[in-house]
Amino acid sequence: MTTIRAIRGMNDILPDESSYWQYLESAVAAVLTSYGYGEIRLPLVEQTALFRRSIGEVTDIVEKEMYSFDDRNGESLTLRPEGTAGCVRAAIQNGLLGTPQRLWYSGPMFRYERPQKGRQRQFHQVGAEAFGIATPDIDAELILMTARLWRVLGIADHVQLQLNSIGSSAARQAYREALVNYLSGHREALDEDSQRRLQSNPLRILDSKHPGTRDVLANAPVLTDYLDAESREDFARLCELLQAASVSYVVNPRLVRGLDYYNKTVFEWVTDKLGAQGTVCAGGRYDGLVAQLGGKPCPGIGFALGKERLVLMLEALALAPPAAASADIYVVNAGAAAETAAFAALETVRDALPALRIVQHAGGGSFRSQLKKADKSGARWALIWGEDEVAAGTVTVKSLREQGLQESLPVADLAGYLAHHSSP
RNA sequence: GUGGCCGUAGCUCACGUGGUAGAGCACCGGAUUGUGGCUCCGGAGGUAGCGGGUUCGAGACCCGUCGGCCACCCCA
Repeated sequence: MTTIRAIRGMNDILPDESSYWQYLESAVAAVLTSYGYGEIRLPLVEQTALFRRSIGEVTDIVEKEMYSFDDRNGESLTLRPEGTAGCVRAAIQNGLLGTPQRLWYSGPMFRYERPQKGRQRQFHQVGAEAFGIATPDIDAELILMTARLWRVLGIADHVQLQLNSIGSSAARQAYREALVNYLSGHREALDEDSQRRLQSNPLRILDSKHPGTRDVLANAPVLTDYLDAESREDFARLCELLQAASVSYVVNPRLVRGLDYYNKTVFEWVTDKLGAQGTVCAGGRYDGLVAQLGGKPCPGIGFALGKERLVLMLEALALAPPAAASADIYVVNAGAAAETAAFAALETVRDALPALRIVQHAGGGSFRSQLKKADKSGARWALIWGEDEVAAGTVTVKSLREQGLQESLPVADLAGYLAHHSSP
């Protein structure tokens, strides 16, 4: 019989690792909440058309990476490959866009990709989106939030902010023509992938890794020179605001986005700690997306951060809190009568001290073997019930962290004793 | 979708050019008939990913397949 395995690229997160995730998630929630962002919980499954219309028909995500399937009624559905589209859909559908909105969400996304370091088929993002504000102050706010998060997590020294403006769609169109024009003249010097992208997605050639292609790009026209006046001004203002808040950044004129809906501000936080998948957080403005999805025109901007990648960084830098012991108290009980007495007494203790983590030994075994497990659990105290205790109506409390500390007391006094001794 | 490297005990890995499996850690028991950590003794656990081939003989060599990692692509 063949054993069933998890789907490739869809990983289990085991208890040892989940402490990092909880640490990350609580930090993220605290920072976003402190800026007034409200959590929105979205479905994992949406109509396929939502992603086709937002992400762009010719991106790899839509062309070959979506988990799409027909529902029982024949409608084509897709496991969400990213969060913005669903968030925009929900904001429109629920009438949230009459006033500015600050929203965030967290959860799994799905793309059929070849797994590698920092890239899974089921991966997890936190996203934040701000709607209804066209001015660059909100751009700055979002970036400040992420910068604060890195400080809270302790990774600020290991990430770098890259910034660019990709302008209005008209400006981008003009630039695109100029770029294609220039690159076509050096076609033979480009790598195979970039030659193909000359047709499909010329702007993506800008972040090609091929040395030959990068040489050609050195003299290519620069997007900045094609920007419309408003994009130029907004970008300058954003830079001012970031400087005022002491957030350092690097303007990268070749920074572009993979998804079609972006315009004006785009940004990316990158690290050299993760190998090839060095982008830890990325986002930008998408002023046309709401209208594109059928809502009344409404500007928007947002970012997404990759939780796996941040967890990898926390692990690499040993930054998460030390793994906590799994128990405060481990209960040793030998024999049926002792087991009965322990069950009865412990429920009373749990009522009185709900925060106490009490692990009751299960499965039998000698006192010796049970004490071994008590020690391994990391608990500070062992409670011991055996024939002697049952006969006397007592329980033995033994310190596992201090030499020779052990005493017996009436079961009725147990909760009070623990309340007194187990507080930190 | 493409490429490189790799699949031996629960984990990390040994097993010079083929002679039919081993260590450390973890686990279980004992030394201590009701007391953990240290130490010592013992034990259990593997159809060497799977299938085929070469060979007297394959964990080792060859082919296929599945899986993993990393990179390309793409992207958070």
